[in-house]
Amino acid sequence: MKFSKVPEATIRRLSTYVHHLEVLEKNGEVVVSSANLARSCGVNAAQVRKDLAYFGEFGIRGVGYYIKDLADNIKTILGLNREWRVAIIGIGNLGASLLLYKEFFKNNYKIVAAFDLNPAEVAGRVSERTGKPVEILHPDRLKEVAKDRRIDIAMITTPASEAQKVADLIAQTTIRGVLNFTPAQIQMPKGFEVKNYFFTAVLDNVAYLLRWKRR
Amino acid sequence: MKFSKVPEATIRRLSTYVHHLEVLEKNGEVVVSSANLARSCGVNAAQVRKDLAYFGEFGIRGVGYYIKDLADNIKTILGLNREWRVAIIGIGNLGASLLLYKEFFKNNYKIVAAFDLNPAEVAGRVSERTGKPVEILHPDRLKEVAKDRRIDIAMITTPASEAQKVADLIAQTTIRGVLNFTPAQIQMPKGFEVKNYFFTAVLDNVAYLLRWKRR
DNA sequence: GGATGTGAAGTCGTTCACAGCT
DNA sequence: AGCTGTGAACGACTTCACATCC
Repeated sequence: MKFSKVPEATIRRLSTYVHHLEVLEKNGEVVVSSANLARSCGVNAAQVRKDLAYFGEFGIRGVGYYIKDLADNIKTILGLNREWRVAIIGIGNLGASLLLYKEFFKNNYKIVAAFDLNPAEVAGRVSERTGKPVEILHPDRLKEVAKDRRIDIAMITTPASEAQKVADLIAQTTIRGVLNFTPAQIQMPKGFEVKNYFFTAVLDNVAYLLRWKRR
Repeated sequence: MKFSKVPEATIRRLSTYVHHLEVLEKNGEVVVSSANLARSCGVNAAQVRKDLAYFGEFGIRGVGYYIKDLADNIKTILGLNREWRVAIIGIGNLGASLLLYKEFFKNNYKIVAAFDLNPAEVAGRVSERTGKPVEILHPDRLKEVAKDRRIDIAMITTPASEAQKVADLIAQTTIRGVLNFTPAQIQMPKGFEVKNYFFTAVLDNVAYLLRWKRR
């Protein structure tokens, strides 16, 4: 298979399709039409069909889509049928939250390492919250640990001012995916997949919309 | 002023321009060209100029943009020059993290209330972490408190299965902006500004890109 | 000279509308 | 009859290229 040019927006929507298909499945539904799935995901029905069409034909004309079947197919497309090994770098408030927030992760993501400049202090603080000992490593060990533990994706949750230093460290490892939670724009060599996820930008967007509401 | 049709992507970028302008200002820079700002934000220079052109003329030909001036202008456009009063609904791991993560908020966002179905238990758990007493309210009181404390924006950090119930409660209040951190698609009446911000969708996107990397 | 502001061109994504299956 | 799959129309956003102004 070779999916030449799939819009990024399509990929984002596929994630939400999976979530809603799982809800439908849990409710005992068996088939769903593009129109229904579209409604619950807040998109256009043609959009659903187009998104799926990038990857094959999963429906039955006159009927719809078998829910379990479609969910499995999308998971395979997205790579959610395999385990992804994740590291968290920077265990402040956000990093610690991600570290503890097991529910946040579907079972295909697994946190296999956590790094911070003050391993001992941070480990103490976190394990106080959990009651269990927690392993926090110094970023010096990133390269070695990334290899040993086969880390696929790093999540950067340091202060913005440290983000580029972390990115430089990551560039020297076998890690190839990065999710950057800081507002800093990080530079990485070709071949790395980097996504930014800075939540106040979205908050600013809400503020803007409220700001210019007529009334 | 009336900004008929500004792309949402433009608004998102304006947030990042502000961040980078503030970094430049802190470094003692005075003027910046669209080309330089664009580079540090990872976008095209024409894009920067187009984005700004939606709102006016802020630059000087042959020179560039005065950094402080431009930052102030963008903040005014986005509504970041006024205080926005925020509530967090659902104080689990993520909600608690947002509640405590003061640095996450620029000074124009202020958390003025936190809600959870188990106020007493949750308040105990959170204040254990901070050492200070923390007020957690039952969602029953949302309408009353929203009015008294003039809440502008609600952040939903409950489990996905509760999100619609929360949305229904919000619909009855004076709150008009919502940031939904759950994967559920919430339905709200006209006149509400809702943005979804579900982080595993972005993680899935990274996984997808890694999945289909040739090699 | 040099960088902005902007029409025009280009690219990308969404929606329509209907042919084609079941 | 109903719903998918898809070419074609449409619309939106981005990039180019250059006239304009400091």
